[in-house]
Amino acid sequence: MDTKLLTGTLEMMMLEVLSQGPSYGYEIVQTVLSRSNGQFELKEGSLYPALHRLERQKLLGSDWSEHEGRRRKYYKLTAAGRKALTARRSEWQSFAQGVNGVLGLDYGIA
Amino acid sequence: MDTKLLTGTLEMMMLEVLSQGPSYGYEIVQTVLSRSNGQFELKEGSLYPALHRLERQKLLGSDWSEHEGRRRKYYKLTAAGRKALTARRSEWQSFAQGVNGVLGLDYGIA
DNA sequence: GCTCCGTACCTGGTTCGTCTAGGTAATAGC
DNA sequence: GCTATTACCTAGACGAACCAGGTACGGAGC
Repeated sequence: MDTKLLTGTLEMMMLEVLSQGPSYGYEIVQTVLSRSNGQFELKEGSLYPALHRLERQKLLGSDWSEHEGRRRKYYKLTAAGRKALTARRSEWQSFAQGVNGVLGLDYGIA
Repeated sequence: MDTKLLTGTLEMMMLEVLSQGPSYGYEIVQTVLSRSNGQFELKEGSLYPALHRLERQKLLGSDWSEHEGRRRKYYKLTAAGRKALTARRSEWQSFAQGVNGVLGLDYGIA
């Protein structure tokens, strides 16, 4: 698929996954992959910088933990993160509606 | 709106507009603006480079013409452009479906 | 002991699409 | 003469996603 389309939706999808409970990088990749029916395979070079970005913006908090000898960094949504997710979901929906409008695919939604 | 989301959809929308008849830069902007309900205001710095890109890829052809003292460069879809549009539309639809899947918005479509 | 795979993290540098901000030029209205 | 609108163009900045590389541990196979 054209990875350009992903621009701007990766963070939203990551926030969404984390809205359903704390998780860590490697697991977020699996979750997004399965929830998109194998379509979106987040690359580490996109994922980790994005996690750090979101943490810097205080949308995520993190804790290191240990599991069977491997360290994991668990991220969870902050209150601000939850608000941001709501905003981005509605942005996405109106964006998709706009694109569909241009494409003449106005069926439903509204 | 978050302009990041537009990445990768601008060309598709431009191809779409041109699939309904030849047009020129300035008019394409108006068309997209109105068809997206005032949501997408293509910037010249994105539009013209994209037009040139698409022409280089032979997806568009162009002709200069004169109208009330102002010159216009009319673009029209080539056969390859028409094929590309079809491909991009279906890419977009499966992309949007994937995002909605991650967001838990699977209603309909499938 | 060694290799390979899977798990789990990180990052420097590249790529490339979009935007900002600047330019040219003609018409029309004040 | 000035400004707004139409109409085109482009150099450079910006930033998200990616590639390619690194570190490290556990377990399986030989």
